[in-house]
Amino acid sequence: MLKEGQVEKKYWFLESGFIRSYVVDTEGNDITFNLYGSGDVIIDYPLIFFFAPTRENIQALTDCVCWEIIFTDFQEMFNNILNFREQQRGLLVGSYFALKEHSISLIADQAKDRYLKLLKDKPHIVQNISLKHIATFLGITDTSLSRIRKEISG
Amino acid sequence: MLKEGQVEKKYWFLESGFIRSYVVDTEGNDITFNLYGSGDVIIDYPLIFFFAPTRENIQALTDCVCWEIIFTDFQEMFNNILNFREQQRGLLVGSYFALKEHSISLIADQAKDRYLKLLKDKPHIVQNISLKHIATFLGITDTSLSRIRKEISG
DNA sequence: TTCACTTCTTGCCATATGACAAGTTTTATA
DNA sequence: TATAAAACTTGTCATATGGCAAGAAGTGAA
Repeated sequence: MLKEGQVEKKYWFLESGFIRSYVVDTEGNDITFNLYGSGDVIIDYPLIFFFAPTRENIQALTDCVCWEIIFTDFQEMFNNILNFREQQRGLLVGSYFALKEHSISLIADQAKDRYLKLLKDKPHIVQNISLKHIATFLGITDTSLSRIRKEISG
Repeated sequence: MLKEGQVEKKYWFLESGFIRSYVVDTEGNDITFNLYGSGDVIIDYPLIFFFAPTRENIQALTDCVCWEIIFTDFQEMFNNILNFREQQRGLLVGSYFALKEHSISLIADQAKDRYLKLLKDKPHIVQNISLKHIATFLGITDTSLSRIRKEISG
């Protein structure tokens, strides 16, 4: 069980609670890179598949219940269990596509549309994570997100 | 040798010329996803590593000289040649990081800074590809890019 | 309950960028 | 060279979003 705050290891299945990953850019801005809710898998893909750590930060936003997979166990399962390997490959591909879609959305969509998309895809996350984290994930400020929410509801 | 226009296969080493990959979003916008110059490797990574095609479009922007690797050859080399495998893994990781950095830059940086960064990292590309493709890669319009260039030069 | 603290909202104004259209320059081709 | 097509620039105005600060609402602890 994780307590809210910083955590170190990086291979979990999240049973309950909320987690985010974030990066700090050269100007010191904290930017949420991904948001996770129950049922999600949190893996540093480049590290686990290609032994190249990303220096992405992981933070538990609430108390969480999650299952940790030790790296050596992961490798053994990956090498020996076909279904596990295929599942993990699928997750990695899904993760890559999500990053790509998000990147395109940052270019082509209005912030309002990105918010609506997130609301549709991950409503439980939007309802349980503070606006400032959602805002940086969407590429806007919390002020703007607050206005977008007002516009949608009103 | 490729002629300008659409091309089909997706595993090349680009010796000379310029290539871009692009996607068309739901509203029909053509968005440049990546830009390639001589020395670059153009691979549909998810496809070649995970058998999941991306439907990313590849377009030669000039006449190109490039070396095509057939999928089965790639697999054989990947499985049997350690150095090749390590090199390809490195390229994939680099590609993932670049996508990530670009995504962060879209959130945290001004368009002008993104342009300056691209100019620094890939000057030969900026000088040889039309502004409209560079603009969509940077997440702005060609009009805005033109103004940014004027501001920098003047 | 009360107090402090964080989160969220709102107002005001500034600014980056977009939309559109008209020119200008460059490039390709006959 | 002549001509058309594409690429690039520029003007005018609109709009999305940011910056900052004040206030309101929610949350947790003594």
